[in-house]
Amino acid sequence: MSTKSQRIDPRVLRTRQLIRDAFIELLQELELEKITVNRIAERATINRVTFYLHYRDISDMIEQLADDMINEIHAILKEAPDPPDFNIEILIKMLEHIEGNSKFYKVLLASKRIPVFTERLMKLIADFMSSRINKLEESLTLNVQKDIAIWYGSSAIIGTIVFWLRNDLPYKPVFLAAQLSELLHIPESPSR
Amino acid sequence: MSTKSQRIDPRVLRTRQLIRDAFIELLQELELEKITVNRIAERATINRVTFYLHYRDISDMIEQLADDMINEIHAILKEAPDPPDFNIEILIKMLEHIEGNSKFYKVLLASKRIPVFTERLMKLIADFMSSRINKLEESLTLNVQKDIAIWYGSSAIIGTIVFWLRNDLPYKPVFLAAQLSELLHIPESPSR
DNA sequence: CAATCTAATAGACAATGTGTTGTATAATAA
DNA sequence: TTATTATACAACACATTGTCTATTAGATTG
Repeated sequence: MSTKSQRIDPRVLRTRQLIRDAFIELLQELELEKITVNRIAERATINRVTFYLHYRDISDMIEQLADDMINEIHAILKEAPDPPDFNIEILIKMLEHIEGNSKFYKVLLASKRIPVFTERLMKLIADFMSSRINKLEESLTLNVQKDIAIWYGSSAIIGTIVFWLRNDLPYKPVFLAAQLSELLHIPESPSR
Repeated sequence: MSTKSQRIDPRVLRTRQLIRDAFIELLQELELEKITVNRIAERATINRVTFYLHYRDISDMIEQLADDMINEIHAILKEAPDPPDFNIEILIKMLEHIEGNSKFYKVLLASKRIPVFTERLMKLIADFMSSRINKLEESLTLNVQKDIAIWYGSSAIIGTIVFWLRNDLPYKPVFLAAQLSELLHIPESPSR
């Protein structure tokens, strides 16, 4: 198959990158509601109208930015063995990806500002967990509804990552992954 | 002590209620960004200027609405025994309060729209959990950082409630409380 | 009840932001 | 070459914001 559709005008890439950088910069300075197309265009040193050639409005732009990043996480999760599980390698890769794009994730996921992105990520994790829970079910003595366990687990993972970002990544991905792994696999602890 | 400061002009109460109801209505129909002071005033059948007599802007209004509801949850948590714990009674009371105000919580907490409120609630729960975790620590064989356990647990609780709201409260508070209780108290399960 | 607060309303204003239109230029693709 | 696309700029109509002044309506107190 041809790579034709992937070859994008370098000016487009440049403009989108300028818009994206400007937006992330502004998010670190202003509330989302204060961010206007005017300001983005000014910061990105592009014409305001140019913005509208790429995005319908700011919400549309955010959705597209979210798309890109969600796809990257999705690619990581797809590497999981079958049946999928949050083994520690997957967790580490995911956390390392977030660490590598921390500026982006800090504002879009953790800065109390962009629910759209959080939702997408949550759904991705929840779907992934769904199959995991299925597998666990047999060996589990807990009397917990499957859906509630998924709600609980996926919220816990995303939430932990959010706190991690807000606290400026105080732990290495490898360490946090190990901790998450312990919390996730409801452990068969000694009878105490 | 006198009740003087609590006696509020009934016209003020009426107006605030009208604004609040109009806002929650609009949130069910429109994205937050599309909600303007104009529309709120129109829906609330008040003069636009009257809005500014009560709130600086829409963000300010949201913050004040959040304040009120957070205080109610706070009151419930304060009833907890000392040391505070997420015993099942507290969980039930909290879920029943949310069920009773589900229209409000659905849009402000669960509709992917108002991060401010979610943040406040998260902090409240996290603080509450903090003392709980301290208590658990002794009996716990897990090798997990205290702060990470708090991140994990409080995110899990809020997140579960959010899913519960989004799915139109498919479980009774008593049942969900029991499930949450099982998930929270990392169980000493049989050796399997 | 009457006097007096105070909330709410009405109308207007400047400043800012939005989204569209028309025209033009340069780069890319067929 | 020709068609398409990205970008730029100016101008426009319109909506929204936040503030102002003057007036009306409602609530409280003596």
